[in-house]
Amino acid sequence: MARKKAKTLTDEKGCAFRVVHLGRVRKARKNIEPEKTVSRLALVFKTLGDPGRLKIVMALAKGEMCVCDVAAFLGIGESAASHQLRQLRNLYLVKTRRDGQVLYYSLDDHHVEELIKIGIDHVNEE
Amino acid sequence: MARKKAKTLTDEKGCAFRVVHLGRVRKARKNIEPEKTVSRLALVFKTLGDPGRLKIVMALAKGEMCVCDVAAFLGIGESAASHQLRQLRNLYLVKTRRDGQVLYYSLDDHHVEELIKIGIDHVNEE
DNA sequence: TTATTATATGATAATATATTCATATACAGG
DNA sequence: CCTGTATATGAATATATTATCATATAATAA
Repeated sequence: MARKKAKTLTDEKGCAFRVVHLGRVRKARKNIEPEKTVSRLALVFKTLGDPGRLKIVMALAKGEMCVCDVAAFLGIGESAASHQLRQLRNLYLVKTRRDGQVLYYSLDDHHVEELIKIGIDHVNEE
Repeated sequence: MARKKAKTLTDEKGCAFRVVHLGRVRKARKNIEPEKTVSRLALVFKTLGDPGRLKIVMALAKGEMCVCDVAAFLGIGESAASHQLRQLRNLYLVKTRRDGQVLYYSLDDHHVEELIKIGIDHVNEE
């Protein structure tokens, strides 16, 4: 049987690559989401991809906590906790509410909980 | 008005932390998923948290591709593509099918697509 | 205003991750 | 079985990320 032979594809910068299925590569390149969407989404996943931050989010799903609560919960310093919380807040994964000197953190929207739920289903499947 | 004053909580290793809401921290510690689940889930998110791997997964959602297709699609070397695909496969995010010399990669289960869909909803919301 | 508590931030050192290069394995055809 | 093609893997370098420390800001009370 005659099998596919490698072809080459040239990208915007003039670099050539061996490809077996030119059509699939072209289609994939055409159908991909905008670079901005992809990079933002990757950042969201990456941010949830640290055990500490993930635990924070899972804990906040049960109720709001302040910075030092989070630090005590994880067993890390308050400065480290603040750094992690800032990352989560930058991506709108958590939001804050101030009561006097204390900043209470909680989940920003329902998407986060859904992501975690589906993720748990995945890892518990095997 | 009398506001909450900081208390201290001591963990298994004897380290003390300042906490404002002792009950919340204890509850969070009790309700957290098993360490194994959390670390696996974090690894899944982290693995999807790289723009290159995320693009691979999004492309495979439209149809299977071989290693050199993936490399051409991303504009990286085939070795690098193989390293990335291995990570995705280790977490059962993608699976392979061999046809002669060519290994075709495709998504392993529906969870991945759901994760990406919800994630896109999140980043497109603001 | 000054002191105190809560949180944030910048710089740095330690750690982790990705790509590259060289090499190794797997398969098909002659 | 020998050659070429497809993919995998190990080691090394380059890059990125985290925690820590010192310091800065914000809010409250005295």
